[in-house]
Amino acid sequence: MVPLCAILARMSSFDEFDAFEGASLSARAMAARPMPYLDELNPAQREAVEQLDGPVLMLAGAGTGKTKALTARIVHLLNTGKARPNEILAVTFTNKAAREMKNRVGNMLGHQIEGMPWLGTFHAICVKLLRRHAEMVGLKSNFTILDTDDQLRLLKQLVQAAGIDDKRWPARQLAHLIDSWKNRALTPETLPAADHGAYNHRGGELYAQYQQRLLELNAVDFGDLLLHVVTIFQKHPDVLAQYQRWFKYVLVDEYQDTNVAQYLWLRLLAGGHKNICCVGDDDQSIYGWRGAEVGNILRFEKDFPGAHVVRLEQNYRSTEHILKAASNVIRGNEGRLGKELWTEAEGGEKVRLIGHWDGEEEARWIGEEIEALQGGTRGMSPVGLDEIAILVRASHQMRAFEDRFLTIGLPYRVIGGPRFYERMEIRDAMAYFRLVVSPDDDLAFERVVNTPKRGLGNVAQQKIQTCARANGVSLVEGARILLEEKGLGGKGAKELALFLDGLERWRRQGMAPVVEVPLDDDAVVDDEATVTATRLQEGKPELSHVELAQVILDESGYTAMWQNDKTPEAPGRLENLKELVKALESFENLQGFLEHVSLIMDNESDDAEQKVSIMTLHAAKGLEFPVVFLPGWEDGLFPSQRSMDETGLKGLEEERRLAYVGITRAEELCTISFAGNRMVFGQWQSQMPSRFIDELPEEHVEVLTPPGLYGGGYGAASARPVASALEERATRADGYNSPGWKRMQARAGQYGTSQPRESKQSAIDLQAVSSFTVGDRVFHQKFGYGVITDIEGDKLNVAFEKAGEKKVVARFVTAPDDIPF
DNA sequence: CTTACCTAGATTTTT
DNA sequence: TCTAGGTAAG
Repeated sequence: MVPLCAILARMSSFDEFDAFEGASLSARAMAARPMPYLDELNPAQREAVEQLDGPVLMLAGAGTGKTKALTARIVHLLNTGKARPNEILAVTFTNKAAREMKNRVGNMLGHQIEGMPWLGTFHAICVKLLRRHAEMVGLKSNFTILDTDDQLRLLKQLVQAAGIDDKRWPARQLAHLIDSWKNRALTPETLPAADHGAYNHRGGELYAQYQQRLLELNAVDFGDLLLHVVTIFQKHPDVLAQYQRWFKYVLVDEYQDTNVAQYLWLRLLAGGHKNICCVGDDDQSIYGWRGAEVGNILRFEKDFPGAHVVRLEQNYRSTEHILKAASNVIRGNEGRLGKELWTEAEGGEKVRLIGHWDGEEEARWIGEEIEALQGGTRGMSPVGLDEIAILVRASHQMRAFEDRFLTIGLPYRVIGGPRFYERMEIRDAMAYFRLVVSPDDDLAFERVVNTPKRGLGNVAQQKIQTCARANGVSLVEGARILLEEKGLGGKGAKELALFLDGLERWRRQGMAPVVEVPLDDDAVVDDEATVTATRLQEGKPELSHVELAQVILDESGYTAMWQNDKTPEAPGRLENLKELVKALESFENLQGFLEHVSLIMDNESDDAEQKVSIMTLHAAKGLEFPVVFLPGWEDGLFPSQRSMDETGLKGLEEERRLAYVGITRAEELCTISFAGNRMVFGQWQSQMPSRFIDELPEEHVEVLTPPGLYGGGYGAASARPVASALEERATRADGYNSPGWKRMQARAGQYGTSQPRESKQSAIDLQAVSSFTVGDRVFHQKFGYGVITDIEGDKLNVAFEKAGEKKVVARFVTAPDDIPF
């Protein structure tokens, strides 16, 4: 019989290369077509699009139509017949960016493009390449991609085996080291002597062991995806040459974010024809801490002599005030390629600056501002909540806003946080799937053998480990042997047997049996004799992979575990599991799902309700909003003290770029704020306004001064010896005379902003309230279960079991019975 | 093996 | 202040 894997291998082999044979005729026909997309470009964009051959660096400032130019370039390559869709290598960092580019190319062409198989993230493309050539680095083509959790567990084992005290030398630290080595494309063999000595003189040694162990497990981590491919290219010039020839044009998005490994990868691939177009903005390089090298983009002209450099500087996003403010801040950085954004649009609001007494006050003020904006203010038409974003430096800053918005009933959404597939329940579920598909996945076994609790704790797991190692088999097999030898007793033994039986059964149910089928269906009817002629074929499995997934989760007790869990997160987790099962539908089988999912699942919630977005500055890169709030501009917080401590000036400059990214997210209204006092790690601290505030150009900034700041008494801020005029004004209350304050007063009269306004839904809210009485048990999405202690209008006082006494808006709680499971 | 307490540590996180 | 991870008691 033909093994399934062989069929699969044939199916996936070089399919993209074989497609589009004989496309040159149609390509020529296409070349004759008009090119309307060029007319929509400004001169700089057009130059970047039309310069098809040779190295091109497209320096694209924020909001200058970078994606438009990039997609137009792809379309132009296709339209002029320079390359077929499958001969273009277009790399992005995120799936979102890849998806968007695919869509926009399709839209621009006027039809969905069938084959842009090489438009994707670095990692997705590397997976594809590595599956083809896995054997060259000692892997099998069906290798698994480990998440950071598995990676850490593996490292912990190695650290322990090496007899290292993991309290003094945390495995986390080693994980970080290895990661940074992989970012720099260093293998254990090429690791410099200086790095070898890291991690208690054992770094290099443990790195080698880790890589060895990964090969044994037929697994890779994220860093390996690039590293292995680079290794293959370096060690097999023939393979490299093949790809160099195949990829006629290379395009790279967000080039400023590439690390050394990605840089090498690109240089290898574009090394022949040098038809490489890198798009990026050195001023938006904010991932240095993750191994990104701004140097890559700064060095481009040296790396590719004769490179064509195009600057996109016309901004279509923001008002002049906003652009000038951003420009003035970023000017403080050394060694920029140099770029200044300009706009044709005139007028608009100045950037607003406001100081507050403390973080709570800041959150309250922003909440009120948002409510005022909703009603329409400052000559602006009413602003929808979707058009408003709050961008913070660190995620812990979000809490103040969440708390406040929950109290006043302002809908918000937090963007970022753990990605979908990083969530505990998703990883657990996937580990179950992995274990069913490949029983020798030891890491998956370790993850779920005692989840839910099966009475198999440390001792039992140790026994399984020992037994498996003694017999040189996987943990699943080791566990089976252990049971046979009666090496385990009591409840644990029973549960383990149940678990192993389950695995066995699920595998059977999901596997396609091999069945005999008649060789020729038609012949059966008229000729009895031919019935004997049969062949072997994959039959239908007992359960579809979607059904199987559900069965696995249910029968393993995993679903029940969360159903019985009373923490506030449990319903959400069950919801996520449902979604995971649903996501399976778009895959052929479990294997296919597992091979891809770790790279493509992202958590985009498509809820239609209008909400204010809260996210980190990092998460905001690439996004834009009409109204942006930038709170927490205080030295130590932003720029972050840690960043400056760790990397000094380099760190400060990256923080400054972050400030630049933040300001340039705003289209119409940008409000920067800081607080004089802030709770840091549970301690009140006096804060100094951020040094970046000194760098804002006064003529483009309007200083608002809130109520409550009477002259002195302004802790650290006034104690600072030298304060800029701006800072001074924002900090010290020349108060009720400032134009901003006057306008706020005027507005307060008009819309009543000084008093929190009654929410628009108050009629509905009161209805909601009527269904509750003091003493009712209720459930809240964020705080969990609690009992109502008091009711005032549409606000409830609830004593939450976990979160303590809180005042919440009635429509945010439900009776416990209404919780969707 | 599980649960309850204690203590240390605490950015940013495209894949 | 909050949380994760480790230890000690049940």
